Amino acid sequence: MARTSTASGSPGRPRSSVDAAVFAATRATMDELGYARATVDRIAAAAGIAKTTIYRRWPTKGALITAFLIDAFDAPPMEDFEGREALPALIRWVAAKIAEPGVGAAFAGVFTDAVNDPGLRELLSTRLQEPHLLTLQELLGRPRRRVLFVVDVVVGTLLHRMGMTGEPMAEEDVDDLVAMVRRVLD
Amino acid sequence: MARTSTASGSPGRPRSSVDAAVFAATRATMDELGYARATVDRIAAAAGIAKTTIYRRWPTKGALITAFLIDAFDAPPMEDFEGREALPALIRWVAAKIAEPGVGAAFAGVFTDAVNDPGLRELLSTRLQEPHLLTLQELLGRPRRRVLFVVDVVVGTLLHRMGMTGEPMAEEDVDDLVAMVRRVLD
DNA sequence: GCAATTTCGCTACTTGAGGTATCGATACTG
DNA sequence: CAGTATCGATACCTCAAGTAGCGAAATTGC
Repeated sequence: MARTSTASGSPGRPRSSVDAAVFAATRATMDELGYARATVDRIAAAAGIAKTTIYRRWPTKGALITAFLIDAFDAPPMEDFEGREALPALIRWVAAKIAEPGVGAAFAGVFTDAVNDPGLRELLSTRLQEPHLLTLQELLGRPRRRVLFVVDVVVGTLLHRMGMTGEPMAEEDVDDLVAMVRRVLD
Repeated sequence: MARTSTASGSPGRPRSSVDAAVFAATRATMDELGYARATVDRIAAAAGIAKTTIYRRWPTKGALITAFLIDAFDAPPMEDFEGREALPALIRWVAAKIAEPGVGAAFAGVFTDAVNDPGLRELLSTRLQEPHLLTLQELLGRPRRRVLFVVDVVVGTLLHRMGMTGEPMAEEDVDDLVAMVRRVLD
């Protein structure tokens, strides 16, 4: 098993830090099998840990995949995002992330579960979307409604292409997406 | 059971025409429980038929839901769609359809399954999207690539809003969507 | 070193849903 | 009435989400 966290004063065996291994295994299994067929058993096996260990950290499969996505979309390279070229760079970054093996499938899957699972929807909206929403709002200096709309357009378009074709959007079309959104914000 | 189809020369008990009842039951069950929890058993029960009868007509749950969607999105009122106002009217029609109870959930669900199910993706792309694609291409007089992009934007945006908020997009935002797409095609 | 404590892996289990098989009953054709 | 194809009902198989229980680690504090 991977590292084990440092002492924290409390007694008992410390939790081993398996997050990185689990996320990597999630990514690989998602890519190989997709959301529906990627079982928690297989993810656990790929990560080299027991299924029960996963359920001790994330209550449901949806929560696990959401955590994976939060991790995957964490920390966009903001240093590259200055001035007028910030938005295009950010859109291209999101497009590239969704194009990464496993990420698009995970996103689409957890997304669907969210439509009729208020708890998951809350998680997805609060933990995954909200931080980026705040960043964007500050970056663009636009009202929240406008920023929400832009996020729907960008992520929705990329995911729809992914679902319909099975492959990420071509660069050429991402260029069009950038141009379109740019005009919306003018 | 509903009507039974007219004689077709072949012997044996004719198939009863249950499609309308099944689609209505699918809509209601999707609305009530969402894609994941809407079981084929329940849909059959709601339609007043046996589960086996459903599986005699549609090979999988995904195929059933796709058929439901094809039926739901069939025959947009093209007589209303003439001249410059054709596209806005069509977008609003799609938005209203996705906003109908059960339709958005069904769409998002089958959509996710499609990401890693080539067969379902083929079905969805060929039977659901393609006809509308052809109509749009003729209506807009634009190259296929452009029309595909527009469809990704419109449907993707509407579905993303649905997934994130659990509710259909407000009319105000649909207006923005119309305006944005209009500019893309200019 | 040793007790107390907490997590680990493992195995077994429960529950539920997709999908299949079978069979008697039913509704047709000729 | 004979033949045929579908119907509903029931039972079943398989697989995956999630839970329970237990002995084996890995710690802290004495």
